[in-house]
Amino acid sequence: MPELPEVETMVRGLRPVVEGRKIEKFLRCRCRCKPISASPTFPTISKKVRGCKITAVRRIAKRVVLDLDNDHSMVIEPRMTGLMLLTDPPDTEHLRFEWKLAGRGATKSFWFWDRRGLGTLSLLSSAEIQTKLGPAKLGPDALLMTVNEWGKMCEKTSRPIKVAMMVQKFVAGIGNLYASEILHRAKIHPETPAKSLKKKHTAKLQKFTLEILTEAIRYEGSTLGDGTYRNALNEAGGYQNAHRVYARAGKVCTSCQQTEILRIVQCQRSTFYCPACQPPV
DNA sequence: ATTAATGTTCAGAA
DNA sequence: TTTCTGAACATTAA
Repeated sequence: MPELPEVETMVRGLRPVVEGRKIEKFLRCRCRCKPISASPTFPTISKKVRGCKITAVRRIAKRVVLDLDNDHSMVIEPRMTGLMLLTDPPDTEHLRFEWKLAGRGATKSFWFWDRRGLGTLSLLSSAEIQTKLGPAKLGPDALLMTVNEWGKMCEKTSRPIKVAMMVQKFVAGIGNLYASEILHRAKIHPETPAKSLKKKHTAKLQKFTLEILTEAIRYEGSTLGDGTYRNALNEAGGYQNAHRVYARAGKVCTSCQQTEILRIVQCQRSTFYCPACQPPV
């Protein structure tokens, strides 16, 4: 589920409550679902983080990173349905992990909740973060990517631009939903080979990626029809009301007010676009 | 019963 | 060798 804006919202929600406090205990919640994959194993992680202070909460691409005072970080990848919660969860049967915090008087907990259970947890040293989540594995963060970097990325692949935008090694943070939204705002057809895009196109990609993701963060992300995505206080996001194309197949385009939004499939994922506003190149 | 769902990874094909 | 596609992961809801 979560793409960059949703993960950024989780991080911003967690940060003021969690930063500077100590992990009294890190627990696996009892639920009968298959356990979340963890590396190293959960017991090892649990032992190593007990008593550590959380020095910072940050985002790397679509991951939540909890920096500890022992030169390691807990990295949570929410994938499709994972949530970081400071309050009561949508249901208790998909709670996965609980962090019990000490300090500042009362004990406080926060949780990882994941319905489908595709999320992951890992404990990485700062060196491992460099190798596993560094420039060798991830492209520039979508919010920081320059026009020049967009140009370089598009030069080196002939894949359709929508597909290329979702390759985290090219640009980190964009997923299926925001890729469609960005291309619509940039008026670029999703099947255009990245290689054939000119400077004026890559300039638009930079501009509207920044604009849309920033706006989505301001709205605290997108909560789709199934209602899964929630911020740290279990509240729905608001950006879904601003979507121009995502999940709007068959509806009239809000830009041209004439043409119906189409749905196509690229790499097993739905793409939505307006054939009038985004004509083939 | 079938299908699709905001993500990533891996095997095998091109 | 590199690049790319489809299946798999686990669960739910329409």
